[in-house]
Amino acid sequence: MNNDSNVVVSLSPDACTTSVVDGERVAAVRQVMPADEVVQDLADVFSLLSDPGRLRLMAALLEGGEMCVCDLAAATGQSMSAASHALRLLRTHRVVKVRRSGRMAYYQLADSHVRMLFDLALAHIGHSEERGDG
Amino acid sequence: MNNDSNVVVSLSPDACTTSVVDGERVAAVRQVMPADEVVQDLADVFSLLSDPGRLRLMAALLEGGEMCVCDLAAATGQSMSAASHALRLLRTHRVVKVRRSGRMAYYQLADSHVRMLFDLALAHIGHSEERGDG
DNA sequence: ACAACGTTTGAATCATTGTTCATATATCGG
DNA sequence: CCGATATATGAACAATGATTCAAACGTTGT
Repeated sequence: MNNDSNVVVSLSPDACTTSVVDGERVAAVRQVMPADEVVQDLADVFSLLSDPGRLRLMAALLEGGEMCVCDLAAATGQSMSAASHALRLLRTHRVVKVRRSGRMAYYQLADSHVRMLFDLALAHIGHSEERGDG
Repeated sequence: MNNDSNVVVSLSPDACTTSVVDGERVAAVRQVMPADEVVQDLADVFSLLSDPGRLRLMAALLEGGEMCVCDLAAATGQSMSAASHALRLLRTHRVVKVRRSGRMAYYQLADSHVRMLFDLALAHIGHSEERGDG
C-alpha cells in the first residue's frame, strides 16, 4: 500500500474532478486500456450486432449458407429495402460478402467469428437453445 | 428439390411482396430462426457492448477486478455521472454487480461471457493484441 | 445538526440510426 | 428498344440513446 492514494491524476479534461481512491489501480488499468481506435472498432462491431433485423439476417445466413436479397428479406420478415440497407452495412464492415449473378445478389457470411459471437451471446442471455445447424 | 419455388409464402404483412427464389430454403431458415424475444434479447446484449464508454468500463473491470465509481470514471476518462449512468445500464442487464460499503459503490463484472465476447470481437477487428491479463 | 463527499437520478439536449418512400441502376425477356 | 424484375441508394422522418447539468440521496466526520 505504498502507493499514492487520493491523488488526482491528470486524465481527460472532464474526468472525475475529485480524488481517486486507488490511484495505483487506476494507473494500472489505464495502462492496459485499449487505444481509442480499438475501442471504437469494438463498439462498431457490437453496434452491427445490436439490431434485430441485422441479427436475423446473420442468423439466416448462418443457416442458409448463401441467399439472395429477396429470400433474405422474406426469411427475416422485412422489406427488401430494409434488408438491402442492412446488408450494405454488413458488407461495409466485412461481415457478409456478395456474389453477383445477373441481376441477383447472393450474400453469405464472410466472417467465422459471427457464429461464435452469436452463440456466446445466446449463452449469456440464458436461451442456450441450440439452433439446427451442425 | 421438388419444392415449390417462386411461391409467395405468407410471412409478415410488410415482407417482400414479390416471389421468393428458393422457397424451400426460406422455409428452412424461418423454421430455425430464433423467436422474436430471443432476437431482441440478443440485440440488447450487443447494444450494451456497442458504446465506447461502457466498453472501457468493462475493460477496466476485466483488468481491475473491483473498483469504485470514481476510479472507474477516472480510468475510463468520463464524468462520474456518465459512468454512473452506464454502470446502471450494465447493472440492469446483469453484466456487472455492485457491492456497497459506506458511501462507496464497488463494481465488478458479474458475467464470465464478457471476456470471451471481448476477445472474440477483438479477433474479428484484427487488433488481436493481448491485454495484460492472464 | 451541519458540511463535505461519493454516488445516483431526472430532465433536457443533441446526435445517431432504423425505416420508409421514391427513384435509380442494371439485367433479363420479348 | 421496352417493360418487368432484382437490387441499390438517397432523403426525410421518427425513435432511440448518450451526455450534460442540476439536484437529490445516504454516509462520514466534526
